Amino acid sequence: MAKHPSLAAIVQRLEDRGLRVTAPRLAVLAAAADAGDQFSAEDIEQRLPQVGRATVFRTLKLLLEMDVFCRVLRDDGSLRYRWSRRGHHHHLICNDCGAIEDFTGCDVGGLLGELARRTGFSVDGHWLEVYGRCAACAGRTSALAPAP
Amino acid sequence: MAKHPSLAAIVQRLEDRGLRVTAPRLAVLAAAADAGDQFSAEDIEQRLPQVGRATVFRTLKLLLEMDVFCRVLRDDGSLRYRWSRRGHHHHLICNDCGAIEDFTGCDVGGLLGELARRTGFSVDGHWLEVYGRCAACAGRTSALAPAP
DNA sequence: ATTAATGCAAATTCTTTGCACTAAA
DNA sequence: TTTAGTGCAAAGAATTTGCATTAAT
Repeated sequence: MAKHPSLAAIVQRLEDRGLRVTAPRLAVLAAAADAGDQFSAEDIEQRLPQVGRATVFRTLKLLLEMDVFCRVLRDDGSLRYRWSRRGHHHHLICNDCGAIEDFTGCDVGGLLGELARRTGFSVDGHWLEVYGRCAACAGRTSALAPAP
Repeated sequence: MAKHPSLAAIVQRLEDRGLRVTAPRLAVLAAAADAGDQFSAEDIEQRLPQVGRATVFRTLKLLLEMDVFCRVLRDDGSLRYRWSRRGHHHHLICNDCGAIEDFTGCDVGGLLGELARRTGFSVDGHWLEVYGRCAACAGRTSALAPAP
């Protein structure tokens, strides 16, 4: 699976919405592609001194609404941006190195049904982030840590 | 179940930590009790003009660390405070009226085990928020909405 | 040509910091 | 007393807004 969708596909979606394909928008997409796995508004801003701060924020918000990006909630409560795999998915976040793995095999359905039944809530959606340490980090730490 | 723990219990926990039981701390607790189900730092601030802004933030952070409060992530990405039922739990949030219901019967265990096996992540924790409409709001809207 | 989109700078909002002062133990 | 805790005001961050200008169609 590609790390993020083709530019052409995103351009198409902009046009479908009647939005213009402008230089700053393309620049933000390029900067995001370059910024690595996850990024903050500031990461984009710094890569694009030629683009105004307001435009960066406006564009990020737009691309978020278009589900080109999604948001990741980190353990410390801060939110970052990330290319979205689109549709319902969740993140498995390494608290050590920051690596993120997506997953879709989200088996919360049963739980949600049960909840709905018990509480009378009509459940629309949910947000699930999972934290831990990726294989590499888990291995590294346990190898180095002296016995207590 | 009480909506929030007794003041005495919280005072005890402050003392156990070697922290002082000060007037502003008691005031923040009282304001939080008064503020309704969930609240922002600003809600507390406004109720306590006599208490400095910095103290409000410092106290909220302290009570968060003590697990007297927890944080709720709303659908729009904003975070609010709430009395914590302590220990592992999740929130079922009404996007209409803002009502929140706690739940603990968190059946994500199986999913997490499966994830760990598949990805090699060592899973430490997770954050799950569920969004929807509470019984009252769901009923109200469907009754009022005209057929499309 | 039209008007959506931009850049800038100022304004907001939210939170933290430095430091002299206050009050809890 | 002692020093943790406070209030204030100022500093910082992160984001938004108003508006004249620019550029995509």
